[in-house]
Amino acid sequence: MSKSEKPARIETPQAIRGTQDIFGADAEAFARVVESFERIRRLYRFRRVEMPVFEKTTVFSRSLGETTDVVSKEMYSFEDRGGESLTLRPEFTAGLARAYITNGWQQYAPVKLATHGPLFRYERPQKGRYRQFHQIDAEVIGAAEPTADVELLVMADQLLKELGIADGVTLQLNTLGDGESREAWRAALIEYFREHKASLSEDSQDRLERNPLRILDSKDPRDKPFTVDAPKIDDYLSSEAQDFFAKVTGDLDAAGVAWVRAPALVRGLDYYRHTAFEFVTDRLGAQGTVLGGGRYDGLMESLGGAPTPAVGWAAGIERLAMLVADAGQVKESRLNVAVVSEAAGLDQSACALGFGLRRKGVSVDVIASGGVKKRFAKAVKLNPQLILVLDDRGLSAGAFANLRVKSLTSNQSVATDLADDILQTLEQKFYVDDSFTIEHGRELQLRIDSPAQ
RNA sequence: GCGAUUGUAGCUCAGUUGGUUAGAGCGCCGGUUUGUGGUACCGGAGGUCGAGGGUUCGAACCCCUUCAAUCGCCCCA
Repeated sequence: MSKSEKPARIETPQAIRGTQDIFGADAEAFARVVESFERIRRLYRFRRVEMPVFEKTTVFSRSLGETTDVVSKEMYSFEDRGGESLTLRPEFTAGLARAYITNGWQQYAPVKLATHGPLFRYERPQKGRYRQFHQIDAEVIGAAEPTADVELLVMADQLLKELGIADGVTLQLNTLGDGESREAWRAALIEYFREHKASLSEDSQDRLERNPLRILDSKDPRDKPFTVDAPKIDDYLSSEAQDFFAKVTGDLDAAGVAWVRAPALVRGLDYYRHTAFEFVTDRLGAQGTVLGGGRYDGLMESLGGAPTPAVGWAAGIERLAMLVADAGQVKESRLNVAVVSEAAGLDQSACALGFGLRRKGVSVDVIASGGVKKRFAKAVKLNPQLILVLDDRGLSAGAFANLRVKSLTSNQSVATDLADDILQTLEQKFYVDDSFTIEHGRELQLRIDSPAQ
């Protein structure tokens, strides 16, 4: 190739907008959220479900409502090679409901289900809002009693507390009433807002036809004066719906879960009834909802199933992980041992020592490449509890290597626990004459006579 | 889908009014020093200034388009 001819430039494909590559401490925070959820859902005896990432488009369009933003403009839908319209799941609940019907899970009812994984919505990305995002999800299907709502809420409360992020997060609670209450309230809201339509914001004028409940939580100052005097759900609740909500709030109080009534709290999706709730923080800007859900007694019928009461919630793992990271709750775990080879001929032995220690459950990084004199400094930067240095300086005849041990931890018991593992491993790998101990603040030298076979 | 801000080395950022071969710190690689070691010093690699087009004798800088991130709206977990 001549100098004037440049090789064709190979362009690196960009990551898809709204997707993330999560690494290091952020990935640890993410894993921490999932691990805590997995632990707690077992305590509450929720059964693990693995779900397909895509479904027939009708699973979502029928259950969420054709007019919702999620269905009308945010779904990743495509035709497969057979001409079927499929959609990457934008939420868990609809797919779980479909699975409940098609797999005959009625036989387990009431069944408590938990899952987590990626979801997809074509939205404008922002902090805490991605096109591929991840949720943990818990549902109780086939339980009509308010105790199911309460169990889910107490479980969510426990999760947030165990993640160490409950401070500054409040549980906002509302009821949408049963189907009849909800419809009556909705009709009253439309009638009320229609009288003031000209004074409402453009967004709310649009919402009036599509989703009038949403006007209630509008942030536009032009809407505020009217939302204050808008019809209240409490005036439209049937006595059954009132009793239901009273039982939920009473049981929450008994369980010691703090909540506030949020009469303007509504759900975006059509299938919700009765209890609606959000755990909200002011620490994530516009994406303040950290966990949300409610009761969806109408959903199963929209998918052709028998009427089936159900409640559930979902929480954004990224949002929880951000709060966990901000609270300084998660660090990558500290390295136990760094093994440093300070002679090229000992690199293999250093690796062998490392492998042996790892088989004993000790975390190890081996440094056996690069400039010999800079390896110790590299080891220090890894911040291990112990550094093991192998070198061959000043060896007497027949000797194989020197081993030096330096403790970087102030916790002596950690070091001595590790010493047992190290000694055992050394005895497997090398002939060692004297037993040794590791003492804090002191380095020990050990002569190794020859490698074991 | 709408509005605003930002985009320069692996990372964090300088870069004057448009003017030589685009810089620093950290990180990375190598060397010297130190020698029970984490220091200091020296050197090196690494950039089509997000991308494409335009204006100009000359563009990281001005204009247009586009991509992306961030903040808000919308929506939602």
